[in-house]
Amino acid sequence: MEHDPADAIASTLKHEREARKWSLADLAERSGVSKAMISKIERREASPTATVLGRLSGAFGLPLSVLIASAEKAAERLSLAERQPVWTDPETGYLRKTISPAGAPAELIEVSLPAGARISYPASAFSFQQQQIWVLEGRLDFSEGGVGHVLKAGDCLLLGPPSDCAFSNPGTSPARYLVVLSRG
Amino acid sequence: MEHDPADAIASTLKHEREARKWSLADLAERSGVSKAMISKIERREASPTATVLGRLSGAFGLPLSVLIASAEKAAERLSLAERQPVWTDPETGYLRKTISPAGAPAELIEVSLPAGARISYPASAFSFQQQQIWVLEGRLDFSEGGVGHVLKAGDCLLLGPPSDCAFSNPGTSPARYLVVLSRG
DNA sequence: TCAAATCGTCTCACATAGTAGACTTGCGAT
DNA sequence: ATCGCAAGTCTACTATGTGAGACGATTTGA
Repeated sequence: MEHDPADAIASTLKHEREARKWSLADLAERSGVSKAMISKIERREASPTATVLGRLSGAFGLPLSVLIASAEKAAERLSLAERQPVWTDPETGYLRKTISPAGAPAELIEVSLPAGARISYPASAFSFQQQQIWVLEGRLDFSEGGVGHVLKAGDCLLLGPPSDCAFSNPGTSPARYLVVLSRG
Repeated sequence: MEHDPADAIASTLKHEREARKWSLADLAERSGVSKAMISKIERREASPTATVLGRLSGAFGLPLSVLIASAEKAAERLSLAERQPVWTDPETGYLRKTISPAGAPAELIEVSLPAGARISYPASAFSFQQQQIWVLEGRLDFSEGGVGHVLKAGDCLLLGPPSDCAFSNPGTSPARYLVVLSRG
């Protein structure tokens, strides 16, 4: 159901270490993390804390975000439908499924919004990203910084510059739509 | 001396949560992480594991790498000389200082290579990055996939496509040079 | 062939990450 | 007031991440 980053980090860590031809002891000395711990992380027997991840990425000369990003890219490129992580908002019944494998440059997200439900996002949630909404089924009211749009199945909307916005489903059956997220 | 990512994560976590107007209990329910723990992380009293970071970023609908990257961007934009993290290779005496604040689009790194020292990198360490070397002091022999270059103070070299490469200092005094890293 | 070094894993002691639930504070509402 | 509720912190406990060093396996080297 959900994706533990410790798995992807394990293989990336091992890969980066071996690419440099460093032994566990080498990396331990360079990073200040014990070799026992590094061994456990590589074998997925422990989930490292942010602090040790910081030390490890420092030894590689990589910002932590880059290490994590390459871990996400190194993960499977095929995302099987039945394994795509689904997330539910316990209050509204909003349902979100992550279609794309982790690390994709454009991220596909399938959303199902129950009849009558409404969900809103602050502008800050969209910083540095561009998104399009393509309605698959049902109807969707979308408001963006006060301006409203009414979308039906097949319609596709490109979101403008970041502003507070909200989705709501005015119909009597769930609305399904695809969100395409590009970051940059 | 060194930068614990837990600090930057703390403020970013709080920022993302409050931007969505979620209480600790809200985020706890959505992420499956206890509110006590979220509180500790936000107050820098704990360094979260990769596993809980994965759950938290999932609740925000963000890939973990994006969450970490925004944490790095949210950190100080001024990097004081005396606080720049220095890293030493215990074997060769190689010295690396991270000049740029974390999250900069181009990263400045000052390196000091002791007389006679040699350091090499596999091609894989350079994937998805472009780099330039500018010699500040001393002399530097650089070999890139078999091709050699001899650099003196003031010279600047743009590295080509990823290939195994090595730095060595043929002189009798340390070589100092600046590495400019751009990722994309 | 045997010693010495190296590598990854394992053991154990300890610190700390993580949880459930009680507690404190602050804010309306009537 | 004072009740009720919600938000964040604290307490007590458990699970697990982390480090120092031992161990067996493999390699190196004379």
